[in-house]
Amino acid sequence: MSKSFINIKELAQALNLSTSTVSRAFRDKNDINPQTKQFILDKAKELGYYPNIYASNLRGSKSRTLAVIMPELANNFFSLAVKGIEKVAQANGYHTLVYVTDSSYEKEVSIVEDLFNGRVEGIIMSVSGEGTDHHYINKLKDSQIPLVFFDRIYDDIDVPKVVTDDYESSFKATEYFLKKGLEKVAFLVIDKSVSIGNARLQGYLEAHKKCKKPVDKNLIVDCSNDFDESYDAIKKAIAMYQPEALFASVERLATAAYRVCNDLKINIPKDIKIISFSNLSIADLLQPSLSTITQPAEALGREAAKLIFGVLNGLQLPDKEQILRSEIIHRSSSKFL
Amino acid sequence: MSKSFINIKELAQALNLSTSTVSRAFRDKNDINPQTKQFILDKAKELGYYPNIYASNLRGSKSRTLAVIMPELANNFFSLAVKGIEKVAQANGYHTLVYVTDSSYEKEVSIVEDLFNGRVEGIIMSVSGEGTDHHYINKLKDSQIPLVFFDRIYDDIDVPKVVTDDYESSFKATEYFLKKGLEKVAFLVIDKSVSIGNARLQGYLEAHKKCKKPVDKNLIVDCSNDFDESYDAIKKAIAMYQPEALFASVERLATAAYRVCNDLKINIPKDIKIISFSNLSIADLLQPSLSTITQPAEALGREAAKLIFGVLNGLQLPDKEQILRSEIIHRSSSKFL
DNA sequence: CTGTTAGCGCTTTCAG
DNA sequence: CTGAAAGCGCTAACAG
Repeated sequence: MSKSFINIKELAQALNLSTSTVSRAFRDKNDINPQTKQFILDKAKELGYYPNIYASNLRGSKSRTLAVIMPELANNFFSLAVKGIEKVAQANGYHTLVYVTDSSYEKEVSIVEDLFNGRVEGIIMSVSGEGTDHHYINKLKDSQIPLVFFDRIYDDIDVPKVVTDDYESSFKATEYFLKKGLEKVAFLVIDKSVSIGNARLQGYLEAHKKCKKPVDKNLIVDCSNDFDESYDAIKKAIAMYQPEALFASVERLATAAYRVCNDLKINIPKDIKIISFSNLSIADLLQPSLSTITQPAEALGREAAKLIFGVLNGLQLPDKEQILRSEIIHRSSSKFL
Repeated sequence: MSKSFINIKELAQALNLSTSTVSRAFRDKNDINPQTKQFILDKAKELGYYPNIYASNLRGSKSRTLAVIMPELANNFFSLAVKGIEKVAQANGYHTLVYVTDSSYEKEVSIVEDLFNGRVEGIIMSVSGEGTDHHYINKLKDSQIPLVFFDRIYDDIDVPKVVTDDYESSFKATEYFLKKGLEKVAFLVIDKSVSIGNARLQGYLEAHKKCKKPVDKNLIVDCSNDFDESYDAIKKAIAMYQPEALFASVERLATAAYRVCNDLKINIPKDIKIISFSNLSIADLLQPSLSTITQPAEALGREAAKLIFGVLNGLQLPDKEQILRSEIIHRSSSKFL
């Protein structure tokens, strides 16, 4: 097979010019005669010349590439976030690399370490939340590669963060039930130790404190990313403690709860009320329509990307969290009849 | 600011070795003393040395990077497909770049042209379907960069393709309604000219032919990616032609149809039946539960990635489409009472 | 405005 | 098994 593309030298030769002149034609400075430039560009097009990106990255150490690392991709929240990131990246002429950790600490570490080599100019990350040794991230910081957290963060790492008002939304959603007089509001959670799991739990607890209602630890239901496990945990909790409402800290726990209720012929919202953090665009079409706390996922992604570009452009960023507001929408599932 | 990472020369110096020896330590050949190798690796870790990827790509022209280009990302189908691709890529030590075209031909062209420079070793693409000049893709072929289409393809481009059995599923779904005696089955479509839109339409038409039922052109309803436009088109079609069933060629048209029916107090499935291509994991929780033709989206992504790796490993691929089967699941929305 | 030249950091013959 | 040296393709002083 022949070589696929010609290089700058061959193009220069074909034009009877030096490589530096040719090189200049591809940059936006006025250090080249416009006519020469056009001449070069035309010939380049004709011969199919494209500057080798690795050579120029090696020279200038600009890869125009961002990395997004996240626990999962195929869900409403993360796919929207990536959409937002990719859009901003593309608008800035940047490329977007995606990495899925499957919530595995080991994968997270190895992915991050694989980025120490200059492949990317910046990293946008939503953490797995597993593992407590965040040393590998500090190494990143040393390396001058800007890092931004979104949604799921490590509190002990001092980088720009974009999050939503998890605590407040959680507080409000819980308070809504308590103020209506419910005594047994269950909280469905996957990982209390992860930033968002914890923030949402705190909101739930604080609402109880404010409303002077005791918290029954049994009503804090530990679930997992596995559907069957979550299904069983919810089913058991309902059978044993008869909660009057379920507050799902992530979408998939709400849908698992719906299935439990369907199977147990429990009527939502008559017998049990449900509200959930969720980015489901068709929450209104569920039976019954699902009340949601909806995070501005795409905006979260956009803002995270903008923060990276801020750093890359040398702006001094405030090192505190940027907080976007979620929207609470009460539909049928949380109705009091 | 100091330089972030040391390079091979500095590491070699620190070790009192040559750069070539150091370089060898990072490759898997037995041309280096195992002890020396370990010695180097240890020191590298200590000093935080990571081989500069652009330098080695420049030398070896292997970027270990794949690109995925698709019309959108934030939906059930594409996020699953990307998940499948990224998983295979990661397993092979490859990186995954994502690009969203927003179904824009211009973006598609400019993204593809931006990949002629050796940034990626392979491209996996689901096309926008707009524009008829596919010259830019042929240039890609010339360039030795392997290309694989998935789901939405250009028929006139001769590359490996992974698709689902759109025609057959569409035929079956339509036939199901016709055999039950329905006369007016509407087909909701976004772009009849795109590969999948067309294949699905053909299945719909062919089913009519086989069942010896005439096709009413008015029942082929042109919708768009815009919710409001689709909503109006569906509403109008229902008002004017009273279809007995709606067959949505993509998920978002089914949910738009649900909303129309909700607003018009049309009962599904009593007054009108619905089936849709959809990767919604909670189709069973809708009101009423949605009958779906579900594509194996993640497998589609996985297979597309495997094809790329096949090409990269020098395998000779059959240049015809690989077809995966979709699953038709009848739930309440298509029930005959 | 254009050409010459010296590397960017790494890999790979080729000698030894 | 290790080192010396050339060069991947491009860019940016520097000189003219």
